[in-house]
Amino acid sequence: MNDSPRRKELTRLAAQLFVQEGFDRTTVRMLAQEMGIKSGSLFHHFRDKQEILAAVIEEGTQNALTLARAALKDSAPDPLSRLHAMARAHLDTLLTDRNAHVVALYEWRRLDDGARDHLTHLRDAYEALWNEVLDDAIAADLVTGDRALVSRFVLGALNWTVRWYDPDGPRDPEQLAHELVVMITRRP
Amino acid sequence: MNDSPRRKELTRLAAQLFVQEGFDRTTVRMLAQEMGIKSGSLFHHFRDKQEILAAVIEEGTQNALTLARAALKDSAPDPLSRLHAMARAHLDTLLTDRNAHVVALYEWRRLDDGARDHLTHLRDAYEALWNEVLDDAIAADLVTGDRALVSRFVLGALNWTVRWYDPDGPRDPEQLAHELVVMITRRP
DNA sequence: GTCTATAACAAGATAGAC
DNA sequence: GTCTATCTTGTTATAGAC
Repeated sequence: MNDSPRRKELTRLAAQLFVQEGFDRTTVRMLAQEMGIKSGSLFHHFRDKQEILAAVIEEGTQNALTLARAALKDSAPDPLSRLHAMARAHLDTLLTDRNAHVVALYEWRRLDDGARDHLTHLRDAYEALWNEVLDDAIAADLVTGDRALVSRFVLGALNWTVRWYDPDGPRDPEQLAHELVVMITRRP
Repeated sequence: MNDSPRRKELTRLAAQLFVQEGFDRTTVRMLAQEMGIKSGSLFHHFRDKQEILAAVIEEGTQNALTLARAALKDSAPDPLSRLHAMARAHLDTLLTDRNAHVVALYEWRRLDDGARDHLTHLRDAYEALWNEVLDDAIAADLVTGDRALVSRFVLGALNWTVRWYDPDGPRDPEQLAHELVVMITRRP
């Protein structure tokens, strides 16, 4: 539909509920209440519930991509620093304000075919960034294994943190990123 | 409820649907159809839909525990072999017949409080097995890092395979287990 | 143990007034 | 842009016959 600031705000609130309850269990009435409007009014901003999901996932993936690019730009150029920067950025989008990127990862398969086609290139761009960094790490003999698999294992380990991470616990995303890097890199 | 062989068979079919569609999107009518009965008849075997989920998850976790114990029993006693055996067993329960264990991992939070309390000890027993094996691997200087985190990262990497694994692809669970172990162990 | 029939309710979505 | 009111459909679960 459109791209108003109001819609942006509603998308943000939807992301929060989708993470808390899951997409399927989040009703349009719950969404409306969280937004302080009635359920009928929601459909002025979004054609249907699917479109809300697509908006959240687009936002989440775009966010992750932007943050990752920024992190690489600020990072030292050596493969270890870049690997750490990527892991840190990924965890920040997942754990810091537990929102749209989590939905992008965990509710991807709830997208209908059209939306999935439209968003796949975004996700691919994000994964391409990871592949680049991991290729360099493997070439530098910092990490061992087949890139295609290493990439999936590493992202799996990071994505799963959503399930157990406690924001009041002893470690912050930065430390988790460090620990993951320690686990998969060969000591110099 | 009871524990008839019929119920066991129905549980197996339910697991399949829960993996394919997700618990929330699987209706009792779909379950009944898959089982070749009408939806009303389902409630002769299970009190409600929740109880089906609990049965599937109990089955899946128990399976994983049994298989892991068997794998450790058959394994060579060195830490590397045991680590590989655990990873292999875990992936077998997740990828080989894509069923109850996947549901246990991915639909755990859909359990109601009572069922969760009842099943937590099973899950803890399974994780205790992992912790033992990882403690040994870390003590042998095979893997580097804090056990609590290593355990979560490794299980995350393994659990996420469900999302991308292609049974017709070039690698089987055994090879994936090998690649994961290669990635996280220090070369001798 | 399974069937038919249906109760009881919750869901997504629409229409038209304001 | 939001409201009220409502339509339509789908959902879990129950009751009683077979």
